[in-house]
Amino acid sequence: MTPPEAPQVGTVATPGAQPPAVSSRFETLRKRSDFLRAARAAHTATPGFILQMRRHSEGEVANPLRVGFTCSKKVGNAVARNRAKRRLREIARLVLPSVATSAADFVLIGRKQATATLPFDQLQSDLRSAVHKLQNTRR
RNA sequence: GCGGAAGGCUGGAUGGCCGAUUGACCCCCUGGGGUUGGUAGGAAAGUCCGGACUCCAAACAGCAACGGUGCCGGGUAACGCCCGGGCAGGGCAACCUGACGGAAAGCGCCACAGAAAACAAACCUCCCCGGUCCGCCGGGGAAAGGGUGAAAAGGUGGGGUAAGAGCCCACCGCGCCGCUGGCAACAGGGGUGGCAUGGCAAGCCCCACCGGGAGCAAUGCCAAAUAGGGACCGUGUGCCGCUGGCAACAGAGGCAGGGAUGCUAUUGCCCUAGCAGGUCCGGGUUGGCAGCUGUAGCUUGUGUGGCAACGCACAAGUCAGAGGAAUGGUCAUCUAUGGGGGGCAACCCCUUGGACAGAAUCCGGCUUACAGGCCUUCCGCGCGU
Repeated sequence: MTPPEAPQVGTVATPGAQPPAVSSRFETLRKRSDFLRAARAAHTATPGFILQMRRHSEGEVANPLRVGFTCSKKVGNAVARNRAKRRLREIARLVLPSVATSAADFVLIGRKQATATLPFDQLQSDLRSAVHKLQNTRR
């Protein structure tokens, strides 16, 4: 009952061409190639998740903020994967639009146990600091 | 009250804030916004059976091969499922369990032990006769007893005998033939045979019945871009009445209109080549739409037939449809459970913290997982009356 492939990813927003300043929506990564490119870019780890960020090249995509989620089978069974994915999706929705300053793809990767059990406040602050860290790093 | 058997239900609740997806309606209209309604499970799981549906093949047939099923009757769209019954085994009982057709069609196997494991045979033994150096030896009869084994060629008792033996008899078992009850599996009882038929078919096999293959990543359609491949066609419309036919339609005829490309060939006809056109087929890429959720329906209620599974009738409701995959995140209060403390008790306080598990085309089953709670019926024992 595993949907398509090993990397399990959820989607949050509907694809749209809304201006980023007024819309809290963001596009979801759907293509495997986007995930592979993000995996080669800068990344940082926190207790609850791993964050990858890849800045867009000029005019690459219309939407400046795109997010993907990965919860592989290492996270657990289908119930555990879904729960981890939902919490990641929620912190991304709450945090990313306010802290992401440049056009980039973000990929959040769930971790076994921790993603589903850590306090929600801690996950949000961890994401905030992780984004700052990656954005201040010269790549 | 204790112990047990069978069946069923449930599987956290409420609220605040912030979301996702989808149906309907409205508004601006590539696309979005608003209002309102819906939004996981009993197993959604394993993917083990049975179907619906789609495509492929083809006479949807038969045969062969292969696979499956296997007491009887019923239920069902169907099943390897369910219900009822029979038989066998287990349990004091409620009840549970069952690959439960065929071993006088054939082949094969039956370890170890044992003399012998399937044309029976004779280790110890029993009996008779003869011999004897009294230890036993030779010839013959027997298969009861001992011993081995999962199993030793009917069992028990009596008669009989040298000792024995279905050799004879009674009962039991078994085979065969009637009878009675039952739709049947089967059961009961009668007669008869002196006993012939060891077990294994989750060994081959035989018999009966069932099965064409692949699967929603099926399949159909649209758009864009790419490629420009193969095959075929290339005069033919309308009206009118006639004939045949139930009809669709077919046949011959009449009238009217239109058309019969270009080149080569002297012309006509035929053939060939090229161009425009039409039809069909084929390869692969991306995105989208359909399939997609409402029916062999399902759920609830009532009535009715049936022991039951289930059927029939009526009424009401309609209950997830995603697509890197929505059905949620978070906080608070309550609550189930476990632990600790206080109190005679009801109870109170602190703490812990929620079983198995997440739809992917849809149904019917089976199997497996599951914290805790609740209900019904039945059995045994104990106590009271």
